[in-house]
Amino acid sequence: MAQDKKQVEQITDMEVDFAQWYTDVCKKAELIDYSSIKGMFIYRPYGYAIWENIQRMMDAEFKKYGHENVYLPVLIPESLLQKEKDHVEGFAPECAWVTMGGSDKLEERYCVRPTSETLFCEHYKNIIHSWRDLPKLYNQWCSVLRWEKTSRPFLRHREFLWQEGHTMHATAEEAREETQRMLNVYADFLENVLAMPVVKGQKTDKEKFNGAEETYTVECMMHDKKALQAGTSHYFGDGFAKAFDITFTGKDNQLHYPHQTSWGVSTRMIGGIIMTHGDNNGLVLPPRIAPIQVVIIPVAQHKEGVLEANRAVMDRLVKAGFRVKMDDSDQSAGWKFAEYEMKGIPLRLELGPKDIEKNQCVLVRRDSGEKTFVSLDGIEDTVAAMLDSIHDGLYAKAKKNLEDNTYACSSLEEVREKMQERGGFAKTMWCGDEACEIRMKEEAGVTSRCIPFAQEHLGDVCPICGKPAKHMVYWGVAY
RNA sequence: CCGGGUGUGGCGAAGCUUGGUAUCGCGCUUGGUUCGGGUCCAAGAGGCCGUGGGUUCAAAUCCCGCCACUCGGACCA
Repeated sequence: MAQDKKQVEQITDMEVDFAQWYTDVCKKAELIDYSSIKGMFIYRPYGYAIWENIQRMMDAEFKKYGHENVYLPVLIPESLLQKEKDHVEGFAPECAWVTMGGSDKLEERYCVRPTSETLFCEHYKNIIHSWRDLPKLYNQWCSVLRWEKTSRPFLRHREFLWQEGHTMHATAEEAREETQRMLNVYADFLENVLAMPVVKGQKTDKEKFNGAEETYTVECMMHDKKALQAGTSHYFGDGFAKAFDITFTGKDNQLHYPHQTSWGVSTRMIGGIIMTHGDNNGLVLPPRIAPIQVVIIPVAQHKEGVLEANRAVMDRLVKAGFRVKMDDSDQSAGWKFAEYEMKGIPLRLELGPKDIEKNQCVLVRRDSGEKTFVSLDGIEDTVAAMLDSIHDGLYAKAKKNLEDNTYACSSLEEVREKMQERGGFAKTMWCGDEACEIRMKEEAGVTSRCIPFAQEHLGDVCPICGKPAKHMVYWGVAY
């Protein structure tokens, strides 16, 4: 049963202005606040709690595969950053520099890390000597700085939180395996925890990471049909190892260069959650990541026994492992309903005097607004089943959005027309030539999102230049 | 970075054209009332008008610079 009435007036309808809707949700759901510096945001407790859950769950996943957490400095000397040519070229325009130490000018300026490949390489040079030292599977949770010209909450910050995995392997095969393994970790997390369906694939040379040989990506489609790169995984080959002179002695007693990977996800994923699942009443959080999974609203809480009964239900749910909040503040029930809908809490449990008599409570789903009366007997199982059902529903809805808005095109004109008309992902064949990619951008306004692993044969030639096609590519407008 | 818009108690706005004591609604505090979809009543607190300079007897209001937000564009690992 869909709600036929808009419950929260402070939030602009997404159909009216999606960008404004997004900003309203970030602010009104108390995820984020602006600071006095452009592009630097305050993660408020509710927003940060989402990140903490992402960290906790992903970190456990990383460790399953033997990764260890480390922490490296926040500053990178300019000379170190410049060791790999492509890398520095890519990042130089966005670096912030430290030039003073106290009141003294520094002899060499330091970059506030935009990413830490160079620092990891410097360290790896010191600690990798033998094949016995490999692989090195390090990960770092930290913030990085990129001096962006435009910024938006979660999607593009000048300072943002992320994790960066940096690994070194004895062979190219091993490193390539790692690249795929971590891409899959991301894809599984996005789909199974955040209920965000992904398109897995490889970036074109034009879109790949500076200094990488291969860049892989998980692309998601937002509610407005724009693309969001939710995670990325790079294979570096031995390029950095050569630039930084990292070598190890192999079993064959010969010197070798190790093969490297890096992979990362950031707080941008939170923006993805908002834009994938949110609606005109505000945030909708997937149950497995929600800081509060069930909010309990006592009804007529001044009446004898009501609060006690509510507390008893809360205790049972907490004991069963759910993240639960009971709101016994003196706001009216209606106010509370609206408040927790805006904050995207997956399930609301109402318990009033009439329910207590009947040994029941009311459960209301955030995704559909559906209201059901359920027995308090076995409430733990009922809640668990409903949270799973909400997850599945959110995933199915997002999957439908992705599938309904992904379509094959056989000419550049068709891409341009359909993109203007309906957005989404256009898939076409492609010759592999960067010139065609540039034409697509100039004439159809889209960039290549990825060369998906799930290839389809849509034709024999590149629709842009007519030369033989090498791959099928997804095109779209990206955040 | 280029072009358009915006900036007034916590939030949303009026006031600016035509300079002259700072307005309204929501929220907040206190007391009462109500409680199954943003209850109602009463009293109260809260504002260097984004910021720096200029014009003027006098600036929220006029002029210039800067900062931030926002919408396009460019850029974006």
